Amino acid sequence: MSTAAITVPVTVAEHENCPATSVLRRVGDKWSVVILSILERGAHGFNELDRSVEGLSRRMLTRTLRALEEDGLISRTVHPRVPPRVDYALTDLGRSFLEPVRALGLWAVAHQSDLEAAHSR
Amino acid sequence: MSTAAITVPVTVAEHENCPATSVLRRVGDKWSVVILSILERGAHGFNELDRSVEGLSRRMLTRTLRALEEDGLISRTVHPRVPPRVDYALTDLGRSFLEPVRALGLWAVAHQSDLEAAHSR
DNA sequence: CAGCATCCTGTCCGATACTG
DNA sequence: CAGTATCGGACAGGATGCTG
Repeated sequence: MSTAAITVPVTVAEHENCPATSVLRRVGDKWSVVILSILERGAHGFNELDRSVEGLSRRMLTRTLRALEEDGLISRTVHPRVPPRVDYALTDLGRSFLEPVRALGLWAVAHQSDLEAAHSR
Repeated sequence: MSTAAITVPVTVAEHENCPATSVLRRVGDKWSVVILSILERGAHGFNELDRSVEGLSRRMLTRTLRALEEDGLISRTVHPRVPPRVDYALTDLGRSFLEPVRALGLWAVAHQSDLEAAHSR
């Protein structure tokens, strides 16, 4: 995903190793940005998140939370009580990540009519 | 993909109809940003693009170009000669799209060490 | 409550072969 | 040159049921 390379072919290795590639993938998957946006407003438990997003299965919620945690974008805190309670919250890295993501969202809203016009052909 | 909604559940309709959703999807797919970045440096023919990106199949090149064209991000110009020549070029919309995308790429590079640190656990 | 295991469908995407 | 057609593997993602 080098921004250079036009005469020089973009290689598979360049594409896979580019730090931007995995970030762009995360932006593209179905629930990550939704969950991050919800967590931006405060920490939440698992079932709270589950109920907050219609159409999100527990399976994908778990997988997405794990992925976001592995990327360091959210934190996972287990409170050892009965019943168990786990809180998810944005990290500073996650908060900073949302800035360029929001820029993209604003671009989409700003050019919504252009996109619709192009699509209606 | 509303940025509101926490007590109010995020609905499927909201997610599907949000103009940002399709844009984020496009950012996330494997070749769109690569192709747009190459076209940023000038118009190119089909096989030129094909040879410029190692690992990109003609099949996916075709599909990606079609998708980008439907979104109005690139233009497709057929020159009726023998052999046929088709030029792909960025539109103004595509050029403006690359700005927030680049912001995301810069974020990734800037926080590369944070991401790697989080991942190594 | 906060998950994991299993199954199943749809889509992504590469490989290969063929066409105007 | 600029594609299309078809196959098949891999994976995203929903539904359901079970567990500590």
